Amino acid sequence: MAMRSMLTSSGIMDNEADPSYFPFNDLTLMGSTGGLSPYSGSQGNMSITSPMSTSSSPMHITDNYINLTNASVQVLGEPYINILVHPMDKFRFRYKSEMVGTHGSLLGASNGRRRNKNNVPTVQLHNFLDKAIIRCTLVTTDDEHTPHAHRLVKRMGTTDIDDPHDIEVSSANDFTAEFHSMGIIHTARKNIKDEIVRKLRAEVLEERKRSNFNATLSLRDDAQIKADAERYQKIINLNTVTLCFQAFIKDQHNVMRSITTPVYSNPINNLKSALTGELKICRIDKYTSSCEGGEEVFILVEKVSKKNIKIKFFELNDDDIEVWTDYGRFSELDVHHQYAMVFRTPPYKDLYITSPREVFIQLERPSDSDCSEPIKFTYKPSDRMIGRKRTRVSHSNSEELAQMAFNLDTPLMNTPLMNVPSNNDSTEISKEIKKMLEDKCSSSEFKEFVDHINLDLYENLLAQSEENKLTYDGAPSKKDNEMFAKNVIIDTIKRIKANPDKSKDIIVNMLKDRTTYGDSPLHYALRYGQKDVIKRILMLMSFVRTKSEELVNIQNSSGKTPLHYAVSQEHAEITNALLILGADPNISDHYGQMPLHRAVKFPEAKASIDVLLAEEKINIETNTDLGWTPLQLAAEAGSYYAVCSLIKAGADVNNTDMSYGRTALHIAVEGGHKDIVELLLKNTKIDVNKRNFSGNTALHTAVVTPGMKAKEICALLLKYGADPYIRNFNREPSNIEGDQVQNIKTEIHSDDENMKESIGQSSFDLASNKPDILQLVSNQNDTSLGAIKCKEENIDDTQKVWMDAVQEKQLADILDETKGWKKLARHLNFENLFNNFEESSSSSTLLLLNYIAIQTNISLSDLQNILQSIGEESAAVYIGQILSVLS
DNA sequence: CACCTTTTCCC
DNA sequence: CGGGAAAAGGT
Repeated sequence: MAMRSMLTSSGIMDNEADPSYFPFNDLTLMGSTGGLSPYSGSQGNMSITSPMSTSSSPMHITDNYINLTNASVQVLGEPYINILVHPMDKFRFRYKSEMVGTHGSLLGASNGRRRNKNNVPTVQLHNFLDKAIIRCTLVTTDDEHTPHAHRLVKRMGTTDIDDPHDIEVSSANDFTAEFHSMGIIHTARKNIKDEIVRKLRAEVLEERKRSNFNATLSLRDDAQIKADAERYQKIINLNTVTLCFQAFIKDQHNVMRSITTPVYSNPINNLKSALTGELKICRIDKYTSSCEGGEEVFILVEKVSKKNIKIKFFELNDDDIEVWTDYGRFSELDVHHQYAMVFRTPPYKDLYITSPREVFIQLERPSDSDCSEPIKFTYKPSDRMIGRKRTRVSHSNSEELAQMAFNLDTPLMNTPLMNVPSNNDSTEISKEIKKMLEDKCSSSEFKEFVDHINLDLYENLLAQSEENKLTYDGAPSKKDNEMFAKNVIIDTIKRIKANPDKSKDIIVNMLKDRTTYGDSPLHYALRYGQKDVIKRILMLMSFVRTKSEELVNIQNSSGKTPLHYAVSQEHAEITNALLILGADPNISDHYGQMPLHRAVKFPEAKASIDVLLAEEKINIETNTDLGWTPLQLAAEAGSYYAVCSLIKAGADVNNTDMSYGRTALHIAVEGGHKDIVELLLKNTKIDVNKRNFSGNTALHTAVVTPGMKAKEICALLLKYGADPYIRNFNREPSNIEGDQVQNIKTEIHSDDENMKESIGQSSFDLASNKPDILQLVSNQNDTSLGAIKCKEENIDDTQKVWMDAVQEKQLADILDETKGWKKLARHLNFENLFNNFEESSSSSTLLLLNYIAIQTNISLSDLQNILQSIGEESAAVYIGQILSVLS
């Protein structure tokens, strides 16, 4: 729309007070139809060549002003009109039947600075001294600016007066015309032609009167008008109009003569239409996401067009300046019937945030860059990031000293735990834990551990760490600071020392302590990656083996057990230890996530996954509350290793997610995880053509997935038998182009042969605007079995461009000679059908070609490509010739 | 008949 | 008024 207004003279004149500017050069380029000449060359080309369009041609106007305002022009220059206030860009067009009572009138655009009470479309005439008339009419928004079929009416008392609306200007009103209380009447479709005829008649009559004030319309004029009206009604866009302003003076016969070129307002769009209507997010199923993004969000929206809509995420700083922008991830298949969409959140710019960040989401329509009102959205710190961030920040002296404090005691505990663990280190830990658990923590060892811990040094550190204490989610409390778990251990040991007889009770009670988020000490140590503390807790637990099961399965306030946190970290031995202590791998958190669901998302959790999967009782097909199995989540996260492990463990690859019926294959395709796609196709019995709830196969998804890998993934799918002819359940006419002046009614696209006869979109349809993928889909398919079975539905499609008999014969000769027809048959998997052709009469190729022509969807260029690929050079060249003749 | 769009109606 | 929705029309 922006571009459009640049093209009109009004766009240029707007707010320009430069009187030396004359739009005449533009006018010559733009054609002279303006709002006034109905005849604009029957081809719809530049109308200056039309003999009939003279009313506002540059020549004509020049004549006018020389005759009429000669003197003043010498001094002032050409008269011109300048738009002071444009009309509002959105307005409800009302049907005639709705025009009872009063409805809002067309106001001026809410111009930033001038906040006028009576803000209405306003224009001013310049370089003219006498009184004149400024006329306002309704015209189309396209370059021709022909009279619009809708009516621009002005309410006078109880009656509506049609355009043109004339306002007299003079020095008395500063040559300014304000157009008040106008409305736009939406002409019913059946009346459109009549309305256009009526307007054209009035115009042409006026035009005729300029040369002869007694003139009437000739038969020829009438015929021409009817023809034009016929043409206009086909291309008219009923949802956008433009105001046309032009200045006139009346001659001695009361005939209007123009003194300026017409100028055009910005377009006015119908507020009730889908194409130009208001963008709005009506409802959203959740307004938060982890800062990592990738979370599915459902929104209900006012009518959108799936090919012309984006979901923008942005953040403003304190000065309302946009500091971050990204877009929701979705394909056109995720837009449901123009009223709802499902997308994935983009990752936030900072994955290490420790407090929530407020951002905004809004709908954005690329065609006119219009946007909905933004709504708030919150990015939350990532669960998995907590530990890391902490670890990094807390690499302070006190941390290391704290380590030493612990390291002074038993020889078992002397590894530098907070360092990045080397292999040695981790086997060391593993051994320790194993030993610890196997020995069931012999009481002597336990006693030694309790006796030798260096509490004094540790307590000093406590005070010290107060200063650089880290806050968690902005709400530090005694139980929520980083020392929580350590404090519990210290307290426990102190109490045991004081009361050795009750050590088991003390341990059980102390390890049940919780933070305000419901974390037990073990949760806490795990979440903060305090490995040394973890070990100590495990040790304490192993000492109370009978109660350990209860302790190790404590759920925090989001329902997570320590195992949930253990599995996302790389120390599988901790996971193992928890399981030995009786952790139940099947406990779900409040989102229905079991530890396995969580683990599959973390690249560093590979070993833990295998440990989990080794558990006999683990259930690997459980759905989360969102209806996803671990395998599907792994596919979503792109965790190749996890997918592998799950498949080995017997996960059902054809299981589908409950919310959309996707298999892991759909999901991997959606995420662009080519490695996983290949793994699934190659090594499992996954159904490549399984359809989700919308009827989409993985190939449908692949075709509409943005990004470089999409093509390769399509190729893979096709290679493994994906059928591009399968249609989804989409029933919409998918041809609403995002382009500005498109009117649905005028769409007579017939280049989409597949489209018309049956319902739903095939992968071809979806690929129609992606040439490379389309080609891939077409070529590949013809080589696959899929090609045969789909033919039935296309048999009635006889429009197929094919060779004529002579050409067919020639091609057959070529292929008969080289025996290339055999290769072709084999390539198309038609071998069985043609096995005994050789014996049969005439040309085998001819039969084959006939079969291809009638029974398949293979086009000439497809055939050319196939021949090329099987090395039938000369045959391919021959088809190339046919094709070039055809085009 | 099912499903859209357009037009009319109503609060 | 602005918004919603039923009725009428079209495929």
